[in-house]
Amino acid sequence: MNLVEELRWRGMIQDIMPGTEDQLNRELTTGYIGFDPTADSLHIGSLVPILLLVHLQRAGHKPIALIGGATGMVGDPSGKSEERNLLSEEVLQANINGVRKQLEQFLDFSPEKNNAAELVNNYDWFKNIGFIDFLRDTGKHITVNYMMAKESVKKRLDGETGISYTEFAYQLMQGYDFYWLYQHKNCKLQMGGSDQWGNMTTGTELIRRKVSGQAFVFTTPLVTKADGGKFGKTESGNIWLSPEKTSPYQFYQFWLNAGDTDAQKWIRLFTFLDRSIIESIEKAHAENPSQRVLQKRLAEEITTYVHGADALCSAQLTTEKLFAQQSAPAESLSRADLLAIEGVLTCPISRDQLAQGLDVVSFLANSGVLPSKGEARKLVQAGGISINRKKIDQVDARVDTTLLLHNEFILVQKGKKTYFLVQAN
RNA sequence: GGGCAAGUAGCCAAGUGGCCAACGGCAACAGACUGUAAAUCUGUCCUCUUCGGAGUUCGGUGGUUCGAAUCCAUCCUUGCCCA
Repeated sequence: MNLVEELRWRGMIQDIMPGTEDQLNRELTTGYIGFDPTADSLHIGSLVPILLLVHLQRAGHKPIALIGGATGMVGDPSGKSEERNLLSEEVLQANINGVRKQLEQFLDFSPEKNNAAELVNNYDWFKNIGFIDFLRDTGKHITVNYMMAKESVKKRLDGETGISYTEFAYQLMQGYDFYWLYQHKNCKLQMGGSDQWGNMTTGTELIRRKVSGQAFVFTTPLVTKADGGKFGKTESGNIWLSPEKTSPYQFYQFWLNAGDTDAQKWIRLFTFLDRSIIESIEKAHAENPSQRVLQKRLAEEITTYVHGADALCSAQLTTEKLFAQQSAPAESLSRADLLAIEGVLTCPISRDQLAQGLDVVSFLANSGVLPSKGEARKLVQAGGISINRKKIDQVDARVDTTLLLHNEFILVQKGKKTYFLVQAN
């Protein structure tokens, strides 16, 4: 199976320019993907493009990860219904550093390889280009008519927010990136999300018009959830790749909680398992869905890939403690068990308060498990709070030191899936 | 610079003097059912609350009125048309 066939069955190809497959089969091809430094960490939405680069490298081609230090200063209109806020230079710099560190984790940069990955920042070539030069050397080759026909631009033109000249020019910058890489790195391929198609083809067009070169692009479908919700978002926000922002336990839980149809799609998209293995997992899952083999394997693979085997191990251990023996009384958890619970939010409460005893509502608010008493009361009334695995049904239930497990912890559950460990100190 | 239209909670979107903390939909959270799934049903969904209420909202500011998201003035932002 060649690379394109492989990516196709994984569901990673949405649109592909004719000839791309031949190009990839013909020679070692350099391909790139751009990453926006909009935050100091990438989130799981960026995982697909990252994996695309990894697949490219595994197939023997050369991947380039481009960080949009320059384009990030301008803002891409694609997929946005409104004008973007510009980031300050400091924030941008911090973000670039964060993103760079993460990309380095996934790609192989060993210089001895002939297809070693490379990391570039488009600021490096844009910083020396003057406005007039850009207009004369680049702007001249692309008509406004062509630019306006792009979906991302058209949407804004037809919409009621308009588009600034700045964002309108974005596609030219991205196009220029491709041209620059084509000229300096012999890069003939650009990949990206389906919303980038327009920007990407501006690049091939520029290459064709300026130097009569031929370059290729293909896009991946946007990752969605079967129920139409946004992928990669939970109550507490995005699922990040950085363990400081999303603990490996939370990361593992995110994948474990995937619905069946999503899990089926995602296991192809996010793991490197071969077709036959995936199909056998699916078969096992269909035979006995309650085992959740599909979700478990998915979560296992990705957590290991992103956070490593040790992190997976402790995430699984924590999961085991919290979920597998759900019917066991909380008292059966040993002190070591509780200490080993990692990645679950720990909230402090003063021992004095507990010694005096207080009502659940105050307890939840004071320890910081919930932001306010009102919210705590509502959740308790709705039956959404359990303490030490026992559901609290009375708003005025007392909490005191007798509930402490091993004289130190109280295990609080919000709903079925969200745990907090309250520690007396 | 002139004319017209619009700006409502995380998003979409009603409301056009009191019954408005503001219909409805989406998203989100919790409950029941389950498999830590989906679908479905139920509750919550501006903030705080001693659950009786209290406080702050409808682009900004000032005004009219007993009373304004709703009327007036002015400013800001955006779109469309004209110059």
